[in-house]
Amino acid sequence: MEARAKDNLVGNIVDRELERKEKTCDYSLHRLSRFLQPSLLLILSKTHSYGYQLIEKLNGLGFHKEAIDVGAVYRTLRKMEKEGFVESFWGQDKTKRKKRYYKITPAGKILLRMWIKRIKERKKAFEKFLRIYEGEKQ
Amino acid sequence: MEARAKDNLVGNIVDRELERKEKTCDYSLHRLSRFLQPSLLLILSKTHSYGYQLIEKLNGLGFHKEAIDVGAVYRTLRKMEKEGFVESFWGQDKTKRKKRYYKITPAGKILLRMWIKRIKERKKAFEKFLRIYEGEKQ
DNA sequence: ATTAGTTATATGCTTTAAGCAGATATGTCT
DNA sequence: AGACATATCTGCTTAAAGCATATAACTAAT
Repeated sequence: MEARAKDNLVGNIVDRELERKEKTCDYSLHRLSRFLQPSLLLILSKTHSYGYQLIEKLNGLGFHKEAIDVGAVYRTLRKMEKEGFVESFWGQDKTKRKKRYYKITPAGKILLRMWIKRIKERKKAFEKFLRIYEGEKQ
Repeated sequence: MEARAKDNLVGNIVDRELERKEKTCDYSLHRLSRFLQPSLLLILSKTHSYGYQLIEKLNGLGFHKEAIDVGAVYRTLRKMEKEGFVESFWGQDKTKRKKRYYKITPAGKILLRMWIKRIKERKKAFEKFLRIYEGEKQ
């Protein structure tokens, strides 16, 4: 139990160090690399949506609201449209102004299935990684 | 049961499509992005090792042997050395020629702990992602 | 009516990890 | 001598991310 308390203490020190490092931006570990495209596809596979709304919805998928690169969202959507994975159309919800809505295409659904395969693989790789790390600590 | 068989059929078609896409390289989903640095740190946290040997050991961490970018391994090691996360020294194992061995530093161990935190977060994000996807299929 | 704030979309520029190819050198095996 | 495996390293290109900023319309407060 003492070891546990000590471990938490070390953990806290590391946490502070982590925060400092990320603030000075010499190691941006907060990157959820190559996760934006599949996340947008997943949301769009449930319901069509527009850029700004998608940004809100990304919250539920591991993106910290304040850390989302708004430009990247729009760029990724446009790129996916160009490649035929999503389609866009102008729409309005009541009195509000026009919004560019996106919806997933059949090709987009296939791409999403590919991502699912990869994410399952990655998840397994992460689990192995964590198991090896924990194993090291006796 | 029929639905299951049909699902497998669709799965196979998608698999072939996935393979084709990855071969033509228009969508390189095989990237295990931002995983090389933590993987090298993890291996080095267990035992010191040299570049070529590390490439062998990466197999056990989700890297497909033939897909490993050898240059990237050496570059990442040099970069981490410059930043103080690993140290190198020239060594020999028996009659073989000299090898540049790397070992993890205390700073490297802290960095690894940071990665562990992030990987745990990512794992959770992946689990949520998969749950949402599966939920969609009723 | 003007100002400030929110919603909404988009572009420009820079950095970094990855991807791909190849150079170089030494040791082993036939 | 030639082929092959081991071992390290560099050059060039691309793609995603990161950061800043431009623009416009609608909304609410002063």
